[in-house]
Order: sequence, then C-alpha cells, then structure tokens
Amino acid sequence: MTVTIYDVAREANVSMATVSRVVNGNPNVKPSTRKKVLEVIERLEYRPNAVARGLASKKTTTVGVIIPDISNIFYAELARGIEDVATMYRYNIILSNSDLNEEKELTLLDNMYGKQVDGIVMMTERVTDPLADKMGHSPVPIVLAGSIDESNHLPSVNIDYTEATYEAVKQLIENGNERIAFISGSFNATINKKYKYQGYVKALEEAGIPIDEALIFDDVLTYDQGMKVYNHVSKLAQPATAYFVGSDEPAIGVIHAAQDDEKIVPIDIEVCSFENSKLARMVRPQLSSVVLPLYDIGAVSMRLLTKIMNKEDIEDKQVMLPYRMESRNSTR
Amino acid sequence: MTVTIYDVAREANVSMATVSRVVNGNPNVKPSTRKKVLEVIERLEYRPNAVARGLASKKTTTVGVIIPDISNIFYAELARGIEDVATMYRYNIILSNSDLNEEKELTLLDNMYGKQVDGIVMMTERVTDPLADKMGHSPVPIVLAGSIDESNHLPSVNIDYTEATYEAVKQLIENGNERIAFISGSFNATINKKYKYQGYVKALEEAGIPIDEALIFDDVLTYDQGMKVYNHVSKLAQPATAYFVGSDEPAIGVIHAAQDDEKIVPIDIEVCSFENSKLARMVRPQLSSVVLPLYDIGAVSMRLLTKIMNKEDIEDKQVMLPYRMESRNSTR
DNA sequence: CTGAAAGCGCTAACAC
DNA sequence: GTGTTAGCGCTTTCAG
Repeated sequence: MTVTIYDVAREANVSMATVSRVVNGNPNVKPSTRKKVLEVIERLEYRPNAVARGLASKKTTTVGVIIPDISNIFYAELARGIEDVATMYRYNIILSNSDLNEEKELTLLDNMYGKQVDGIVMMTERVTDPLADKMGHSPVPIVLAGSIDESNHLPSVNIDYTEATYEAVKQLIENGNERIAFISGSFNATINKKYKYQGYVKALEEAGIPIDEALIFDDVLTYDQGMKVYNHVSKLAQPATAYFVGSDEPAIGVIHAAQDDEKIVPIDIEVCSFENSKLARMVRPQLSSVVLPLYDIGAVSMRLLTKIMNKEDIEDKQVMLPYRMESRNSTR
Repeated sequence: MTVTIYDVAREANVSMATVSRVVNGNPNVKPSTRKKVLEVIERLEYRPNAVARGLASKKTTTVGVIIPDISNIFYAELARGIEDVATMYRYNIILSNSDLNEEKELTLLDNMYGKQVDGIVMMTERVTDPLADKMGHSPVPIVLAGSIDESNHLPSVNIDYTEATYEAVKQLIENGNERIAFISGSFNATINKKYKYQGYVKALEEAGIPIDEALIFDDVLTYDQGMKVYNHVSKLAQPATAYFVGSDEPAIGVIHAAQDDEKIVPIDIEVCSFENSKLARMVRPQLSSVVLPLYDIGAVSMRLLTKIMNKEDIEDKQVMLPYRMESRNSTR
C-alpha cells in the first residue's frame, strides 16, 4: 500500500541505506545516484515514515508543550512563541492543557515521556515536590517557561517579577497614592505569592506605607472578578486610590467598575496591570502595564530547549529576560 | 537503560505477548498472571513506548491540528474545543499554525502525514484546488472545522453563516438603519465572500435597500483597522448608521472610534459583531454579536473525527451547528 | 490462556 | 560511495 524506503531502493536499484542517505542529506552519495533516487522518490511519492524513523533513531523531532489553558490569550501568546521557534528548528509540538491541575500535569508528563518527545517546555504555577521529582527523573530535557522552580534545578526563562512589580508600585506611590490595592492571581502560584507580592511589599515599606491586608486579594483572574474586587474595595472606610492588578482581564474589570462608580481613571483611580496583552490597548482609557513578554518567553524557552537537546554548552540555564513598563492612560 | 516490554516479560516469567495483553487490557489473561505482570510493571516503572507501538500497530493515537494562528483568541477557543475532546478519547494533538498561508498548509499536511497521525482537524479560509487535492489523497481522515469545502467532499462542522448574517443585518434594518456597513475579514475566505456577504445582500435586497460598495470593506481584522474603517466611513457624504463587523476585535475598534467621534453607541451608531468572544463583554457598551460557537465547532469536529477514525457510520458528514444572537448594548 | 515468531519502516554501524 | 545486517520496542497472527 504505502510506499516504503524499500520500494524506493528496489526501483532505483540501490540499497535502503543509500535511499536513507539521500533522504537525510548525507553527503556521501554520488550526485548521479542521488539524482536517480530523488527521481524515484518523486515518482513514487515516497514520504518517510516518521514513526519508524523515531523508533530506529530514538529521535522523534517533536517536543511536548504543557501549558495551563490554550484558550487564554496569556498562554496562547506563549504557545505561539514556542511553536514559532520549534518550527524554525523543524520540531513539531504536542500541545496539552493542564488546567493548572497537578494531577493532570503529572499524567501529561508521563504521557509525553511515553510518546518519546525529544524535550518538553512546561508552564506551571508551582513546581510541587511530586512535579519536581517527576521532572527530575525525566528521560528528556525540560525547560520551564515563565515558571519558577525554587530549587533552581531546571532550566527556565523568566523576568524579574519582583523588580518589575516593585518599580510599578513605586511609580504609583510617587504619583501620590498611599492606598494601593494588590490584586493578584492565585497565591498558589510561586510567582504571585513570593515574587510579585514581595515587590509590592518592598515598595510600600521603602515608602513607609503600612501593608493593609484589606487591600490584598488573590485568585482574581477574570473581568468579573476584577469588577467585584473594585466594588468591594471602594466601599472600605479607606478605599484604595490605586490598583496594581496581576493581569489584564481583571485590570479592565477594575477600570470599568470604577467608571460605573462615577470615578475617572486615572484622575480618581489609577490602575496598573502586569501583562500587556493586546487587550491593554482595547480599553478606554488604555491600560498602563508592566510588559510581560510572553511570546519571547516562549520563543526563548524553546530555543534554550533546542540547545540542550543538541547538547550544546549553555552559559546560564536560568534565563532572565528584560521587561519594561508601558505607561498609558490608566495611570498618571 | 530504559525498561522494555521484554524486561517485564523476563521478570514476570511470561512472554512479551502476555505483557502486551495486560498493557492493552486484553481480557484473555488469567487474573493471577495479570496481577503478577502488573506488579512487575509497577516495580520496574515500565512505560510503553508509544513510538514502537505506533510502528507495530499503525496507530499513533495522535491527531494533527492545523489552524491559522493559536495566539488569536478566535482560533485558540477552537483549539481548546478540539483538545478537550481529543483528551477525552485519549488522543494527543500535534498543533501547527498555518498563518493562512496555502504553501504552509500544504507543507503541514505532508508533515502530518509523515508523522503518521491518525487523523487531522483543519481550519482554513479557503480550500484551494491544491489543498483539496492533497486532502483528497490523505492517508487519514480529515475534518474541516469552521471551514467550507465548496465541493462538499470533506466532512466539516460549521454554522449557517449566511442565515446568521441575514438575521443580524435584518435586525439592524428593523431598527431603522438604511446605511449599513459590511466590515469583513478577508474576502479570500469563502465564508466571508460567499456566505456572510450573501446574507448581508439578501437582507438589504429584501428591504429594498441598494448595495453601496462604499460601505463594504474586507481585510479588516484588527482593532486598529476597525477604527480606521470607522474614521473613513464616518466622513462619507452619507455615512453609515450601523456596522455589521465580521469579528470582535475590529468591532470594538469601530465602537471606540465612534466614541472618539462623539457618537453615542447605540443611539447614533449601532454595531453588531460576529463572534462573541469574551471580549464582547469587556467593552462599554457591551457588544451585540452573532454567537459563533468556536469551542463547540472544535469539539464537534474532533468528535466527528473520532467517529470516522473508528469507522463508525456517520449519518451526515456536513454538520451544521446552531447559532444564536446575543443582543447587548451596542445595538438597540 | 499463553508463547513463538514475524514483521512495522527506518537508521546505523560495519564491511567492502 | 554503497550494500548488508542488525536491531529499535511493540503488536499480531498463529499454534497449542
């Protein structure tokens, strides 16, 4: 039925080995026989079977990608970065959603191992012990994208979340705010709980502003949740005048809730986000945000993975990408 | 190094065949030997090699997914639908972005064939002849998701784009609008050029409103492009009073441009979109939109594919999903 | 219920 | 430059 390397060999009066050589671009083939083989390949429409190749060579030229949820722009942007450089290096991507569920992450890793991927790029909120253990015993290299492994054993690509947050909050303080709410994603996430939060605390302490637990919220991920938090905070005896929000969607929720509350952003209320997806430009006023370069984090992670799979020497396996602040009109 | 089925067989004092049987849940194994084998598998941490399995069985339990661009929420939503039911049926997904480039689509198909995927779900703007040809000669089943194959040879999952557009435009007409702009994505896309446009024409003709080319725009995909189109149309001698926009992003651009123009939406200007992503609720006023059930289209496509791969009888290979209108505050 | 053996289609020494 | 020959790790008849 399907034409195999053997069929090509027979038709071209050469051995399988020679066909294999021309298919794989091995230079040790006389131009004339290469030509002959190529012709037969064309005529028979021969297409190498990647599975057989994978079994024989122990390389599948596919890498696994485990992310929380592809339908979230946040992660989709990362995925695109990964995919683009994967394509560049001729790798295919097996994509799986973990929904931030540790059980699922563990299963997916096993699944990827079973599929004999050549490497894995993973994004997760927290590298728990079971995860660290399974990844530590991985048969293939793994790179963490935008994720922190506190033991620092795994290669990873991140930005300095603490500094970025510190700078953003400091700016809010310099603008005259003393009541600054910290609206975060899940505190189960290492990045939120230990890094961004620390930056927030550092900025406030430096300015001599006391930390008020009443202004700190975690698990705020959606537009609606952002609105809800604003509506709660605005009714406090001492409401916040500025909001540092962990991502764009809830930040927009905060802005709209503030506007519904007859407040003018950024005059009465300032809002700063931490993401800068294309949503940031699609609100009025446009959203000021720390730029989290998701696409780049994905791309660099994949690039790092190719190097490791290729057994190249890596100077530093914990890559820190630069970040910047995009000041638009939701802050003064 | 890695433990194989052979190692397990030896340790358990059975044959490879028996191990294979227990791994694959074949009932023809005595409970006691099954138990014994399972223990060894556990002890040795045996993990079946999917590549070897794929070569021997000619089934890889992975399906290819070709979509235009995963970083676009529109397609990401679709991808999630596909992935969810793929997972449900134990398939993995190889995900590739085509960027709507025919050349790339052709290459990706070949690539997928080579990887021996068991099936393919594809979304594309237009099934060109070369594409139809290559898909027609596919070694594995293919399902088109949210894409039209005009020859109707390929299984596909869609909604009735023409009727949906017709109804939406008709509503705009009933609201008293006579100057209704048709802001579309690329006219290279069959769905836009032949289906949605036809619905627009039908609604206008039925109402005796002449078609005005000056109100028809294609290739409008982004927020900025939406703004630009509004700014152009609003300066016409007879500007539009209503906009039917092909997707959410440019629809929001139109709304914001209208607001910058001191117009009140939906009093002075009505805007209706065709997508209903979560963006629709994140603008003020919230966006009225035809609901394009991307997630469902993805899920149903994948489900259909599993049936075909499974050689089940399919009543109808051209599935039409229901749609509905979500009336919010950008229309009256 | 279990085992033996023949591949699946290809790569990778190793000879010549 | 080219051919021969083992496998890669598993499934799948076919016997028994």
